[in-house]
Amino acid sequence: MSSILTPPAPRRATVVTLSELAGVAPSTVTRALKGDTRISKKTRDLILGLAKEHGYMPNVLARTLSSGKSGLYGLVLGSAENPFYLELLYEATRQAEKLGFRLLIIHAGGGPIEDITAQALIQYQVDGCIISSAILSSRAAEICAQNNVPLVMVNRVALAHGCFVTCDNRAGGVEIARLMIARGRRRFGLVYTASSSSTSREREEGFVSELEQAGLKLAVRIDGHSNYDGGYAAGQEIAALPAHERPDAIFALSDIMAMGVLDALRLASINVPEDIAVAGFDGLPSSARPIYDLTTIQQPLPLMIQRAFELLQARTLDPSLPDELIAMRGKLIIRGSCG
Amino acid sequence: MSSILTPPAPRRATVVTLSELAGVAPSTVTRALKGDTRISKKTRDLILGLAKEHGYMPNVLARTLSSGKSGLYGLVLGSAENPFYLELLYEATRQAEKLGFRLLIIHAGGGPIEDITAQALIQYQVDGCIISSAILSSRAAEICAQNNVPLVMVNRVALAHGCFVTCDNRAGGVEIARLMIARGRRRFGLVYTASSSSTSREREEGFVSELEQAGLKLAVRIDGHSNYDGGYAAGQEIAALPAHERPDAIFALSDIMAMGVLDALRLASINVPEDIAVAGFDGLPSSARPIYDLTTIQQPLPLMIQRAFELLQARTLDPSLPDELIAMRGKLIIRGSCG
DNA sequence: TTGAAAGCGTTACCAC
DNA sequence: GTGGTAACGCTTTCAA
Repeated sequence: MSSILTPPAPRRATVVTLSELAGVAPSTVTRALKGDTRISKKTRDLILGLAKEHGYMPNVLARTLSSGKSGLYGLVLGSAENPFYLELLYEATRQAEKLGFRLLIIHAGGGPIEDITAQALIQYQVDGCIISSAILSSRAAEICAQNNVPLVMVNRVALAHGCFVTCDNRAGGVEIARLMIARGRRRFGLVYTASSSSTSREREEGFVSELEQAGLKLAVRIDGHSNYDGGYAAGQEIAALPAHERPDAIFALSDIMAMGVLDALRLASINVPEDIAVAGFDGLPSSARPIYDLTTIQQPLPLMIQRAFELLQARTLDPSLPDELIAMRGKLIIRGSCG
Repeated sequence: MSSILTPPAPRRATVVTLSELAGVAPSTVTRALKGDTRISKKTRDLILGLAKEHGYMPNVLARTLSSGKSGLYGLVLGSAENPFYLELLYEATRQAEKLGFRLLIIHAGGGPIEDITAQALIQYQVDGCIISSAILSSRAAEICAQNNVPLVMVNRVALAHGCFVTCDNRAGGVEIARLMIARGRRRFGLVYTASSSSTSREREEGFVSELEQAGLKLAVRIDGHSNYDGGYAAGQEIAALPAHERPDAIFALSDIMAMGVLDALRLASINVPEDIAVAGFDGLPSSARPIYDLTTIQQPLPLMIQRAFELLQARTLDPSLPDELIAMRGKLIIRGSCG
């Protein structure tokens, strides 16, 4: 029996414990701990000393119960197949750490956000939630709205309820088209995503409309399923085309698909960029690898996350704030894959 | 003023609310909700009905306060540069979802776990924590021990305090060596990690000891920094070697480094596996890409996570349980990169 | 089968 | 400056 061998785990220090030790009221302890100026330096030092001595750590959950704010933000991540979400996770974690709050993983994966997921948001009293992908059912959105849980979609456009911050996807598509046209490309292939997210639709629109401006149009359009394998298959399909039907430029709507395309072309001994130029979208770190050297539009992820948190925090303080829709221009990164 | 335009947000249903509605005591509601058999079917149905009608959702935090169990597990992730942690995150999320608890991101990235991080574990009353990387300072470990927060390292060996579950790294190293020797390779290169994690040290030991058994030894040993770029640089270095000094087999201690090696070799027009065989370790999904077709040892990640949760849960119930150290055999996956 | 009441650790509000 | 006390929402005895 551990109760015999080890002394009964010394009860954790609490506000009450400390107040007794210091001979003051619990409320005084609270105030001293949070640096309330109205407390005399003497008592404050006393309390701070005791707190340190006894290794006091506030119980955030209890605080939440009485104050309403949990310091917890929910995070919904898209499919593991796209490294973009990895970047997002790490960036969000980094920023949350700095801002002093925590991230609760609500869902990760391709599937839709089910009611049960939305419920977790409520049950854990999160102060807000960043949704980077997945479809929020309108019922789930409703639940959040009803419970005043502010939502912000990153890299997605909003439903009925919620803010969003995205890259200016349309403008990105336009830039890629312009670049390719300027480099003398004339036959265009697009590797898109059928499970149409707003994001990829906008990228395509920008691209295609710019082509049309120049009196050009798509020669090929293949579903790349938003992952490497899909991109790879698309690349194979393109490589298998008779040379005169083959595009001389391919725009893959996300970097991960572009990498698949590049690898498929390489294995088919098609030269990039000589035979075919390739561009992606997202600006994944891996797109910079020499083997890919991929031209792409880099999303300003750090800033996007920062805005997301700002939106969330503001709405935590004042729930009546209207939804805000922020789009920021991505940065065209020209690398070897476009010649 | 939203207070004029919109009706004051209808207060969330709570146990008390429901009890008043049903004309019973709060405790009865609690019991009915959790399916206590001693409650009459009639009252239970009544309460369940009301709960549904009013969209009742328990406040998990309040529950934690009174019951002690939060249903929250902390997660510490290693560097974003190794996709292995991505896999781990998604697998852990999937399983947590099934088991009905939530993951709190405690830290993500290469750095050490600072005290403040350990504090978060305590403050949020997590029921336990999965640490997949990073160094836990002994002070941090102490904090956890003192507060009865069970710890389990996945893919790391434990410090003073905590369980661990890993792949049998040593055995994996042995298997790779055996395979390469059997395939007639005689000059061996190793791409290791200097910031020596126990994990990679064991893999190396297994590999080297098996070589020695066969009277062979390492010809080259290069630090690959546990990431793609490091592996790539190592590959370049190897490619730059005069042909007679070049190894004919390379074991990279992790898949991500192996991919870097492969790309560097390919860009240097060195043929794999004809000129050089390459093997990795981890079994990342991307190692299966045709362009890599990498021979590797696949870690049984799902099972590892499952055990991790089991260890954690058991220790939540009975903190006096001794630390357990679990190692499981990885699976050799032979692909084209080894001939 | 149900009720009453005492916590859980913190904060907030109102006194003094 | 500080104290007292009532919440916060839920669970858990102990009674009935």
